[in-house]
Amino acid sequence: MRLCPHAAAGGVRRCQAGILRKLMSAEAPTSPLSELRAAVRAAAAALSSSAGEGSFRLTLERPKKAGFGDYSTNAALLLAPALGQSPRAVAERLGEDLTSRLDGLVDSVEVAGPGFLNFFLSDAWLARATSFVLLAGDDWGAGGAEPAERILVEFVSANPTGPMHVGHARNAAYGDALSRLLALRGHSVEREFYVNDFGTQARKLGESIQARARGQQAPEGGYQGEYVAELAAEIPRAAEMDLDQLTGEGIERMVARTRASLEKFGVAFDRWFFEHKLHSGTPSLVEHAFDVLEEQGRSYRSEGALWLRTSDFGDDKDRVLERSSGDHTYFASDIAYHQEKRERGFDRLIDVLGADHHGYVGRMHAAFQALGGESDRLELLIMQFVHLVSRGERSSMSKRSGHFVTLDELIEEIGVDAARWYLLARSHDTTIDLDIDLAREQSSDNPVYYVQYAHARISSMLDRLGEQRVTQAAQAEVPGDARLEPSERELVKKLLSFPDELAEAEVRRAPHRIAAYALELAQAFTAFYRDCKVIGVEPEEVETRRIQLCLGAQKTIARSLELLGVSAPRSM
RNA sequence: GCGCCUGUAGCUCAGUGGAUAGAGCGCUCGCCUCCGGAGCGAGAGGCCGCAGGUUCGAAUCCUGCCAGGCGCACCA
Repeated sequence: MRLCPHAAAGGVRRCQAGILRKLMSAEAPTSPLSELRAAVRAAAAALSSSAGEGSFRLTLERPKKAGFGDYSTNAALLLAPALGQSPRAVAERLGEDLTSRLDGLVDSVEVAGPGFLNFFLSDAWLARATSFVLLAGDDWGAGGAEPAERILVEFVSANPTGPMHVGHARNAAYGDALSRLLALRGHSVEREFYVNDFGTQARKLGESIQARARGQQAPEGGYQGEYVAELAAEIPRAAEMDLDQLTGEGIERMVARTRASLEKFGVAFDRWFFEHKLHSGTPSLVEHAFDVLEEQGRSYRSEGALWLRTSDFGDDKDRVLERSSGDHTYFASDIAYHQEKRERGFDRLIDVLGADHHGYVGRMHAAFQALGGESDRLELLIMQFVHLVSRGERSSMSKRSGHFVTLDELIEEIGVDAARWYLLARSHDTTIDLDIDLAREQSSDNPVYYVQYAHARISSMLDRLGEQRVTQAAQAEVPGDARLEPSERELVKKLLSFPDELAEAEVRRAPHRIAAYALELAQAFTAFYRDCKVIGVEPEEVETRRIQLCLGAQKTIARSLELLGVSAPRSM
């Protein structure tokens, strides 16, 4: 945590470190809310030392109705059965205790409904909480992962035999946003793309290019898009080149195209892992994986093939690793790849897969355990499909039918920011219907612009105020007798919920929550902007406080958008 | 047949045990002497797929059913 700037500046004014230390006293100093939570927990413990810690989960949440206070807890409802008292009676006792524990921080604590405790926070608490956001600096919202792990996120991993389409784009946007989120939460994250450059499909690409270069029909099951013709023209002597060499050239160029498309989309990888590396060397990584499985006693020979006993780990049936023909199955490559990942020493492996691979989840988990891994160290996240819709008709993406929208086209039609928002605003386990014509028409209605606009508007206001005034306001101490307008209070609370939103998004692997949060935050800011004049408002302390609110909102919006890979423009 | 995902406002979707279920878009009606109107306010619009169950409390958990998507290879 960054030091209080007053201390660094050697200022004579009393620094806010005192109140901050108090606010941060809870075990997870990610937000001033930690203190409230800790107080509730302490009061609950005092009431029932025996009522098992952690046998229930008490919550501190923002009630929907304004009349129910700023925050509320269900602690009394959860404690009542253990204490053998009515929830309301428990709530009364908890409330009394908390009123004294939180002296000066809350205006009142009320018992309501079946036994909820509602907290009405003091304006002073809210005003100082805003300062906390600013003082946190780059640490705002960062950290909190428990425990922090070394995580490998493998995503996209599209076959390099065709262009990236919007389904891959969804996977890319999701994997990228998830990686950013995990990193901000304190994990050490590496991103990897697995390139299927080995086997039948890769060879079909080579054959297709060669056929094209010779002016022949594409082979059975081959590829025939425009890109095949481009490759045939690009690669010198494609018509007569050795097929293996041509395949290699073709794959290399397709990977370059894929990389370029993804880069344009704002997605970068730490490593591109090529499948052919699993099959080279002695012993190859595949053979090595077979050895490991044999040592673990999980493989056997039958009917001339090598089998893996995945049924030991809940799979429906055992799976073939090496066919009776001597060829390795695709599954064998995947196992070797996962073993290779394990040996690199990650605490957790995450694979982001398309919905068409979900049948593979059970057997991969089984294989992972067969290798000696713990099942919960491997996460296979399934992305549901993007369906294309045109004139009301729905169709799956298919190159043959022409129902195909590439990532490049999507970016060209609606831009990176709108595209990423569109793909990330929905949960990964719901299918998306994309009508590209409609998306183009409506792209200016994309909520992403509303969020960006709020950011640009704040930037404009701060520019108008001038750097000197803004810097001074950022460091100023807010007087304890502040009186906040309702929309100011709402904005502060929305800002403070940022770390919790991130924690929730991380645990659920749900970056779409950040999009929802960003929109709500922009709305809270816009309401504040509507109700509260900032520039030139009297007295000066009020202007100062509101500048702080603007800064906090600007920073939090920017950070939310950054997690989604969306730009936060200073003007638009 | 078996498995996974989904079913919430006209449309696209949030909301995985709490109080009167939300947002965006669309629709209706208001609002541009005011820090950026890509905006603001008000309103209409819901058997939360259906039926049971669990409990103080269920859109949320359990069971069954219905509908849609996707899988169930010694294919890749």
